[in-house]
Amino acid sequence: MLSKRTKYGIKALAHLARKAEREPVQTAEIAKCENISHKFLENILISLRKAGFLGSRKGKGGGYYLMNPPSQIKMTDVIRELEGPIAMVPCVSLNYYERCEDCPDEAACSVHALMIQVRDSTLRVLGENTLDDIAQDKRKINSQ
Amino acid sequence: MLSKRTKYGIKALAHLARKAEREPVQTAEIAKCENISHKFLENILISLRKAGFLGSRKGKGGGYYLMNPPSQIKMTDVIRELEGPIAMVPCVSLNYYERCEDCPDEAACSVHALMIQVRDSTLRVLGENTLDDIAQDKRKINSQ
DNA sequence: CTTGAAACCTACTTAATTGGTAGGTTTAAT
DNA sequence: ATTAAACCTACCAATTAAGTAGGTTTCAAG
Repeated sequence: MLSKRTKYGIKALAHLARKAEREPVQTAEIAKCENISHKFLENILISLRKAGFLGSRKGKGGGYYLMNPPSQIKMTDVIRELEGPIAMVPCVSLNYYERCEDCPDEAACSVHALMIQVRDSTLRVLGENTLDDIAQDKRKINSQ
Repeated sequence: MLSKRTKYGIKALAHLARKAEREPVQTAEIAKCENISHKFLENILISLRKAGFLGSRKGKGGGYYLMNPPSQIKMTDVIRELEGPIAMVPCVSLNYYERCEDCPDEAACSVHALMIQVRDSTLRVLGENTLDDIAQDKRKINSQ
């Protein structure tokens, strides 16, 4: 399960991606539009800034802005930063690998092989999608 | 992340699948071979019995056995029973759907569309794999 | 018909994580 | 100087995960 933290973080990034101008956007605006607790969102955006996804400006008229074009931001990177490992089991994680104490032989583990397949298929989806892809509202709002 | 409960449950099922004979196997044996806490495993196997995956015999010589051939047990079913939803977000779950309170319009949600793709690719992998597939040790142990 | 081995059941515990909130400080534009 | 914003530290309540404890019931074998 995705944490709310991750979900909110993605929504906030998508919100910023939808703004053509690279003017800073206030957390208050994002929080209101996306129905996120203001304080909780602040905390998330600070992480995203520290991770290099966002820049910020303090003081009046300040806010957050994307450091890179949305088409260059892969969802794998975003999710790894916000949520941690993408793999469902640490012993198949590429970026957060950890051995299972209960497992004497990974190569012989029934769970291991299955979870590698799951990981790879998930990585493919998340690697193919950029922030630009998901920020677009695919529905034709004005034509319905 | 898969819970240990789910991981242990799968390992136990795989252990049973590897036994050609349909004789009951004791939790003590499974716990020892798979390095799982005996009491914790008992609790997991009771769930799997109640869910219809396992049968049991009480008393001396008792134990657990598979109710169906391993090739007919899909990993989607096993994981849904042990772990719950496969989707990363309740609003894209087929079997455990729940609306997000923060989201006024699912169809317009940036997270929603992405998570449908992830769900579908995961379902494909888990639906293609049966207990029989994962129970096999693919490595050629005797030939190395 | 007693003994032992097994499943089965109920309740508890301990630690970590999640999803926040509270209350401030610092920075910068006007 | 005022005000609006980011930023920081600390706390908190509820939930979940991963067990443990201590039994009861059932069944086979001697």
